[in-house]
Amino acid sequence: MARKQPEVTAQTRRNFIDAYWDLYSSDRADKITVRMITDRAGYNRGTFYAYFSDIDDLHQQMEDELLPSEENFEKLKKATVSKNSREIMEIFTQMDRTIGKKLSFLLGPKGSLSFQSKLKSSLKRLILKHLPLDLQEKESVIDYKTDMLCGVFYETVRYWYDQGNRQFTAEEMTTLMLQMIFSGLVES
Amino acid sequence: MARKQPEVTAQTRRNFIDAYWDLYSSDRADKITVRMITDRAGYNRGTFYAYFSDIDDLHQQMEDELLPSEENFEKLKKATVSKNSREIMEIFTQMDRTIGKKLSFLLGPKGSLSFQSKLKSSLKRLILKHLPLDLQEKESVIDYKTDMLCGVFYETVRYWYDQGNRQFTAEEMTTLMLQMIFSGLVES
DNA sequence: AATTATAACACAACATGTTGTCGGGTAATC
DNA sequence: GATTACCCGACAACATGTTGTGTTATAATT
Repeated sequence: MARKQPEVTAQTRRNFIDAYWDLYSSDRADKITVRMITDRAGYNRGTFYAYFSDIDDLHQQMEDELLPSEENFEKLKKATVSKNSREIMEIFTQMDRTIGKKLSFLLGPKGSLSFQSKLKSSLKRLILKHLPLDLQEKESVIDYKTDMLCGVFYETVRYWYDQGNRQFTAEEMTTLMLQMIFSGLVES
Repeated sequence: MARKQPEVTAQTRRNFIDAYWDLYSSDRADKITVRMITDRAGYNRGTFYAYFSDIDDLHQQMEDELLPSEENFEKLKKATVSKNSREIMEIFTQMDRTIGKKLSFLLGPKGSLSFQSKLKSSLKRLILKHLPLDLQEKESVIDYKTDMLCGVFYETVRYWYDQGNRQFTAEEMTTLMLQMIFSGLVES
């Protein structure tokens, strides 16, 4: 769809995605039809195909909007290099305010596996580039450890959304995670 | 379907599940139709509904077959309590031989989120029951640590299936994992 | 051993719903 | 006045879940 009225088309697209999200986060995802989406968004069914090739296309676009932007990545990198943990936390709390609800759902047991995979890849990329891992070790070991580091971080975020924010403050959560990363889980 | 010829019905059921698996692990999962399954399995479409209520029903049954049985759980518990790490490893290598290929796929990025959730819950249940965690700590902390322990273990298995078995032996993998659990990921 | 009964499955047809596409229409915007 | 955004209605193709009616092989009864 060529767009000479960008604001209109952008809003329509948004309406479709929002309508889809409503259904996605309540109903069973695999039972959603194009008609359900267009009915809810208030458009004709045919209009849908002017914006998306099919439901999966819409879904992927929705997910991509929620992945950390390059901009956020850059911020996070800077904060990490300068070891400014308060700034790191701020980035996350801001992300939490804006897309926290959606993240919480997508990371949960009814969420999206493709999103979780994409997010993990992003995390691993960030960690490999900017975190100081011991370069004395074999490359394969570093790769594994990066994966685990990423996994712990990822699981912590997931835990946080699943139940943590009722148990811990963000600070406590972060402290626990770092302790785990540096000293291990179990007393040896 | 009442069954007076158990071997026949069991085999038919198996044929359906196997046919579904073939499609599931190659095509895009959400595009599989009942006709595709029955064609591949060599039965009439109507027969499918004598065995399963719909495709999702079949899928869940397939997943449940792959979850660790209570029997395996019991073995694992005993081996864990007696700290017999060779026995633990044996249980896993046997599981690997029998259902490793399927596990590998289900845990991967194109796999099944519901299966991954179920598996994690099983793991957490096992860990909470039988692993000696420091009981001095607050309950909330124990819960978090259990989740992370489970996460690390889970991610290790996943890593193993994703690329690890080309890099490490099962022994090396286990050693690395334990080291990570007891001493942390990064030198402090 | 001959008989019935029935389990397992095939086949065909059904109403209903979804998909993706198209050609034509209307109202607002450029 | 041209174009854009969208509506409307219709289409063929196909999927779904169900039902009625066969056929055949196996199991139970006599």
